[in-house]
Amino acid sequence: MTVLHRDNPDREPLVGNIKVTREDWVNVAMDALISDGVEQVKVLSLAERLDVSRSSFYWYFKSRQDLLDALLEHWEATNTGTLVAHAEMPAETITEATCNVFRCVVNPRLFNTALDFAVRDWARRSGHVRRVLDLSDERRLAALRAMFDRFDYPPLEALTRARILYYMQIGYNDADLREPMDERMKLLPGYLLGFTGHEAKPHEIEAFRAYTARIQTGDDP
Amino acid sequence: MTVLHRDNPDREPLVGNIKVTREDWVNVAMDALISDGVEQVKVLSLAERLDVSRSSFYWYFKSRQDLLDALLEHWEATNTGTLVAHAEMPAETITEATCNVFRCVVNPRLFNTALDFAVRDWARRSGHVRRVLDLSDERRLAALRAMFDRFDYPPLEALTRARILYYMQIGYNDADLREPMDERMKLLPGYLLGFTGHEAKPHEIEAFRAYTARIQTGDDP
DNA sequence: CGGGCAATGGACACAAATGTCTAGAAATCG
DNA sequence: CGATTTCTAGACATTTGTGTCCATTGCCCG
Repeated sequence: MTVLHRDNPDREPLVGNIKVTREDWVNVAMDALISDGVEQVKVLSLAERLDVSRSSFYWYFKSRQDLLDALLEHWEATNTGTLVAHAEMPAETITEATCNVFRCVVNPRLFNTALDFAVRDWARRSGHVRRVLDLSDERRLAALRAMFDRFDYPPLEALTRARILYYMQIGYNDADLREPMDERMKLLPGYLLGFTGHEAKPHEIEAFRAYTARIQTGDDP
Repeated sequence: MTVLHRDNPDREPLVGNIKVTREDWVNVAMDALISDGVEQVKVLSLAERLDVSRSSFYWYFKSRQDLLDALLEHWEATNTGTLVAHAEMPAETITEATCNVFRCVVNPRLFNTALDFAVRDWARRSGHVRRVLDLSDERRLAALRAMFDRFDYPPLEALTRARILYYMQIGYNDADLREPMDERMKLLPGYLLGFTGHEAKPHEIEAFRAYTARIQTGDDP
C-alpha cells in the first residue's frame, strides 16, 4: 500500500486546506490499476481511499481519462527502459547475461511485473494503449535478440530464444504464481539451460542467489 | 461472430414466441468475454446484440452471476482437457511430441487461446475463478512435465522445460500478436530447438506444416 | 377454439459512476 | 484586517447498468 503524503513524516507537511496531492491520486490509482485493472480505477473509490471528496479530484485532473494518461506515461517511463538496460549489460557468457535479465523479474524496484501485466490487460481494451505497448514490446524483444546475437547464436535461433525468454516471463507474471524464492532458485539452472541451451557456471548461479538475497533484506542499490 | 440459432438454417426453427435460446445468450456472452473481458459481459449490451429485451434475459438466468458461472463451466470443460490430451499423445521424439502440443496453439477448434486469456484475466478479479484456474494450470503443467519425463529428461529439466513451454504459450497469447502463419512456420525449428534442446527432424516440421495448412482450408477433423 | 404455457417487452425502482457548479475553508500576502 | 489564492465539500444532472413486476404475445393441445 502506498503511503500518502500527509501520512509520511519524511515529507514537508501539507499547508493550507490541502489534504492530498496530485501525486497521492496517481499513487492510489496505480495501486488500483495493479490490483484490480483499469476498469476499477474509479474516481469514486480513489476518493474514498484518500478520504477526500470526489469532486476535489477535478482540481488536479481534467477528467478520469487525464489520470489514466498519467498512469500510462509513468509505466512507459519505467519498465521498458530498465529491461532494455539489463539486456544490454556486459557479460562473459550468455547464461550470465540471462541472469542479468532475470534481475528484472525478481526485483520489483527495477521492473514492476504486476504493473506490466495490468498495462497489458488494459491494452486489450484500448487501441491507444495497445499501440504504446506494441512499441515497448518491440524495443524489449530487439534488446533480447541483440543479447543472443552478441553470443553468436544464429540469427533465427537468436530471434526464437529471445521470444521464448520474453514471452515466458510475461506468461509467468500472468500466471501470477507466488512461488517462494528458494523454490525459484532451485529451478534456476534448469531455466538457464532451457533458455540458452548452455549450462550455467556455478559462480553465475551463486552471484544471482546473492543478488536475490540482497533484495530480500532490502539493501540493494 | 457467433451465428444465432434463429439465423442458422441448419437448426430447427424456433417455435412460438421464442426469439433466442439460452445457448444464444451464452454464445454472445462468450464473444463479449473474449473480446472485452468479464466486466463487459453486461445483460444490457448482450440484449442489444441479440435484439431482444433485456428483461427476457431473466427468463433463462437467475442473474448475471448465473451467466458468468455458465461461462466458466464451459471453459473448464473445453480447454484443459484438450491440452492434456495432446501432451499425452504418443510420439517418436520429444520434438514430435512438442509439435502435438503446438497443435492446440494453432487450432482454435482444439483450444481457444483467446478464451483462455480472458479467463486468466477474470481470475485476477475473482477468488473463485482464481482457484478453478490454478487447478487447471496444475493439471496442464503436470501433463507437459510427464511428456518431457517420457523422453528421459532429468526430473529438474523436465519440470523447467514444461514450465518454459507452458508459460511461453500463455505469454504469447497474452501479447496477442497476430502473426501470419508462414512467419510462424519459419520460426518453428527455432522454437522446437529452444523448447526441447533438440533439432526437429524434417518430416516432423513437414507434418506440422501440413496440419496447419489443413486447418486453414477448414478440413480438419 | 379457447385456455395454458413459454417467452417477451415495457415500466419502474435503484445503485453506482462521471462530471459540473458553487459555496466555503484555510493559509498567505498586501 | 481583508482580499486572494488554493484546495475542498456538497448538491445536482446525467448516464449506464442491474433486477422486479406485470401485461402481452403467439404457439400448442385438449
